[in-house]
Amino acid sequence: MILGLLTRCKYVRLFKMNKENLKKVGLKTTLPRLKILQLLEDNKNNHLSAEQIQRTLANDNQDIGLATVYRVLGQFEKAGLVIRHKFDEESFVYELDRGNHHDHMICVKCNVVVEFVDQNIEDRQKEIASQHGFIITEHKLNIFGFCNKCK
Amino acid sequence: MILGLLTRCKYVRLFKMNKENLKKVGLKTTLPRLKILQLLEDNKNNHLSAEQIQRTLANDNQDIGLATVYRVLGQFEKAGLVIRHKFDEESFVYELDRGNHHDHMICVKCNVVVEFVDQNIEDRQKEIASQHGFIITEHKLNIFGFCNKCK
DNA sequence: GTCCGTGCAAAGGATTTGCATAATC
DNA sequence: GATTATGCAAATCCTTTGCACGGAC
Repeated sequence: MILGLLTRCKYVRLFKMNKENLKKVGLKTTLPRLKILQLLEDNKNNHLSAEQIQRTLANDNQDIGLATVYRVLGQFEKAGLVIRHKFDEESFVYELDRGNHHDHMICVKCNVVVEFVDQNIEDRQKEIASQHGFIITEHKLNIFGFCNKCK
Repeated sequence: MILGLLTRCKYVRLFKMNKENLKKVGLKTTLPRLKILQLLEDNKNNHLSAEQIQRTLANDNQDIGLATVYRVLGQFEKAGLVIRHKFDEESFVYELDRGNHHDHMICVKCNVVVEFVDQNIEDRQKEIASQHGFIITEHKLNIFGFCNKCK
């Protein structure tokens, strides 16, 4: 009961927040946008593809056209709400942009994603870049392997 | 004259080597394969896409179908002769596999690619992986930015 | 009521594949 | 001569786009 209440409270708050977030970036409050945003919040550890998002929402009785999913994700990316990655060579995956840069370690079997930051690695990259006269705009470090469960 | 002779010698040697390399991996010696292999040797610092390879060879009066370029590159990759990368989200680029692992720094303007290895970074990755119980199978570190000339 | 969002179907671009012809060994 | 390569066109996959309708403000 209490848990249910807390959970409900949490979602009411989340819903309001998301509504405001959308307004802030100039996007109208629509069900597809709210649902996709919420799904990304709930899946902090999974990086989802457009198709996964569509399927998941369909299972939750929210049928949203794939084109809409792509469009919404594109708008979110432009607005700085989400980040788009391409880990494998299949399709893009999306995660909420919480403003904290990090790199990724991906299980090649179950696709679980671990985020990490290592100041040492960050610093070495800057040194290497400056040695070659490069000005870094971005970097991507992806480690692939077998996670604890899959190895 | 002497230079011409040396150059010719170099190519004769290269040609023989490539012929043997192809035989070694069970591929027949054909002009498309030899030309593509040679082009990749000559472009040690550029990572070429299938289309660039086709265009370059066409300019050299070697018209090869794009499908063949893709097929040959695929066979080369399977045979361990080349490595395939996806730096931007446009198309794959290919480089000869010389067996020396390295990471890449790519100019976002002129697309020049600098290869580098940093033992420090390599070591930190292993530590991070083991902290999370991961067994690394592969990693990709790409640094993007402006090179010395383009900045 | 205006403007923006959605769904559907069609287009798009890079890569792959099927099939008949042509080359290698 | 048998087997493997090639070229062309068609197919494929994920993603984007055009257009008519419906919903937000």
